[in-house]
Amino acid sequence: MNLGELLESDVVAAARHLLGWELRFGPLRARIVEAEAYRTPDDPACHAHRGQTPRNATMFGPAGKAYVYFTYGNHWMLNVVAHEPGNAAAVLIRALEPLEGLDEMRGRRLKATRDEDLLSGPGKLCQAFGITGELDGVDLFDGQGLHLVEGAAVTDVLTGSRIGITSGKEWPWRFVDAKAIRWASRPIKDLA
DNA sequence: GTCCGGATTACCT
DNA sequence: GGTAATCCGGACT
Repeated sequence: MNLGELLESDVVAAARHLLGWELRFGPLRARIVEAEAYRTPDDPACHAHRGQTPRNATMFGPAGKAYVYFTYGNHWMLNVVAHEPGNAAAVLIRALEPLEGLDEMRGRRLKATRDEDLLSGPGKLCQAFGITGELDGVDLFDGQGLHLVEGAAVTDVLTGSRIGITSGKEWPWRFVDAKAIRWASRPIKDLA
């Protein structure tokens, strides 16, 4: 099954297979090294668990769109919408390996002292790419603007519990490229 | 209208 | 490893 089919049917498998894909935005290019799955109706950590609101409406739409939201008063987060319209689910992009456009990323991430600090977190990568709520709902597979391009498949994947949530920790829906842990957002102590 | 908490980050020890 | 910062969305009175 290709990624498009996985996105429509199985957000957990889709999160796993999104590793290795490239995120592009103008001159910026970076490789997905960490992602997490969220879904309804059985996942209490999913924003859409308590139903549709204006904020999470994009997650209830068709797969393949960007769901971008604001949290903690400072940070934007980028997700890839999954499952069929009405069944809310999404893959949170948590970390990227920078490939091109490093200078532009550094220009937006003035607090980053090392290249490992550029994209190693969901809020950081949105800041480095200049992703804000204006991009909520854009098509990530149309080859223009902010979009995804298939890269070399990742074969060595670490799995663990999701970060920063209070319920739903028992599901190992966090995925990290084992050969790129240098770029991941957190240590991998519970990953196997 | 008010209150609480958050899919985080940055900075300090 | 711990915690302050920061402010919007959602739930509730």
